[in-house]
Amino acid sequence: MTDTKDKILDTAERLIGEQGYAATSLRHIIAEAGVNLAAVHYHFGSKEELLDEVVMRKAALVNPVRLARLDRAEALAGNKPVAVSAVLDAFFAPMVEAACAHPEFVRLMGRIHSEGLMPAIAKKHFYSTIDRFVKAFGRALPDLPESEILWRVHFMLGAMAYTMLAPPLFPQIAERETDLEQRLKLLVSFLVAGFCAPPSQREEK
Amino acid sequence: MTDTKDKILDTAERLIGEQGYAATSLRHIIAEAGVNLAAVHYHFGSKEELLDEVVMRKAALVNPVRLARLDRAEALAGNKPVAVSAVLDAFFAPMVEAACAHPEFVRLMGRIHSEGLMPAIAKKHFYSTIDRFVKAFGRALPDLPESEILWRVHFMLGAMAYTMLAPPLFPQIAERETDLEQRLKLLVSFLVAGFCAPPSQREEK
DNA sequence: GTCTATACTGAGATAGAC
DNA sequence: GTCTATCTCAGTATAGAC
Repeated sequence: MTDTKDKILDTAERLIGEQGYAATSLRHIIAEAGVNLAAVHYHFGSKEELLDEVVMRKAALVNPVRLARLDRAEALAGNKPVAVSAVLDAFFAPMVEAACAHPEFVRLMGRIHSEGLMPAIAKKHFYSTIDRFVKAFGRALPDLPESEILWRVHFMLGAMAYTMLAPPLFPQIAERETDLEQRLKLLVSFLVAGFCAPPSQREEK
Repeated sequence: MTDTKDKILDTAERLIGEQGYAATSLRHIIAEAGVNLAAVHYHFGSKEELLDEVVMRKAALVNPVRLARLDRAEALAGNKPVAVSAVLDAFFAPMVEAACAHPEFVRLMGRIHSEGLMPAIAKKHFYSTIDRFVKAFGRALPDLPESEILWRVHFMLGAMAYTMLAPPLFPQIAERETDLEQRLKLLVSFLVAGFCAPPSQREEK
C-alpha cells in the first residue's frame, strides 16, 4: 500500500512550503502524517531524497508545459528561429499559470530558492528542460558563441531565483507584495534585452 | 587577549571556504584551531554570528572600494548622471580585484552563494552599499519607476549569485574553468542591456 | 574577562524484530 | 512493509576554574 508514502509526501510538501526545508524535521513530518520515522527512510532513503520526490511531483506541473509551448512556438516559426521573447514566454508563462492554479507550488519553489537548494534540484529535475531552451536560445541568437548562451541562461536562472525569494531582499519591494505574475513581467523585459545584448568580446589568450 | 578569537575566525574562514558552511561543524573548527568549543559561543554567540564576522572581514575588502569608485565616477560626471556601464563597473571591478589579491575571498563568497546564505548576509553587511548603487541607477535611468529599478538590482544580484556558484549549473561551463574576471565581463554586458531596457508597462488596477 | 569541561536537546540514520 | 530502539553527531547552555 502506498498510503503511507503519499501521506509523507503530502505532509512534507505542506510543511516545507510553510517553514522551509532545513526548519522542517522528519520528526515533525511524521508526527503530522501519523506515520513512523523509519517509514521515511524505508520509502525515500533520506531527507534529501524525500525532498527530491516532493519537488519532482511539482516540477511535472511546469516542465512539460514549457516544452509543449516551445514546440508550438517552433512549429509556428517554421524553419526560422523562434524570437527570444517567445522563448522566454515559453519558459515563464507556465510558471505564472501554475502559480494561479497551484499556489502551494509557488510557496514550495520560493522556499527552495531561498535556501539555495535550487542548483542541486535543477540538475536532477530541470536539466533536460533547460537544455532544450538553451538550444532554442542558440538558434534565436546565432551570433552569440555557445558558451555565452550558456552563461546568459545561467544569469537568467539566477535572476529568476532571486525573483522568487520570499521575502525579497528589499523591504521597499516586499511592502507592495507584488505578485509573481507582475514580478515575472518585469523579469522578462529585463531578460529580453540582456539576451539580445551584443556579444561580450573576449580577449585572446 | 584576542588570540583565540582570531584563530577561530581564520580557521572558520578557511574551512567554510573549503567545505561550505553547513558541512563545517563547530567541533571541526575548534579542533583545527586548537581551542575550546565554548570559546566560540563566548566570543561570537552562535555559529551564525561567527559566520557574520567571517563575512564582515571579507566584505570590508570590496564594499569601501565600490563606494569609492562610485564617488569618483560621480565626481567625473559632474552634475550629469553616471552611465549605467560605469555604475556596473564600480560595483563589479572591486570584486575582480579582490579575487586576484585574495583568492580565499572568492572561495568563501562562492560557498555562501551556493548555500543560499547571501540574502541574509546581504541584508546585514551589503545593504547600505547596495542602497547607494540603487540611487545611482535611478539617476542613470530617470525614465524607470523606482520599483522597477529595485527589481532590476534584484535581478542583478541573483545573476551575480549564480555567476559565483561553485560549481556552475552546466558541466559544459565548468569544464572551461572560466575565471571570475571573464565571467563578470560576460555578466556586465548582459546587465548593461537589461538595465537599459525600456520600462515594462504595468497594467492599471 | 577568558576559557575549560561537561551536559542537554534534537537532528538524521540504521539494525533487527515482527 | 512497518515499527521500536538505538546510534552518532550537531548546535547550544551552564558551572566553575583561572
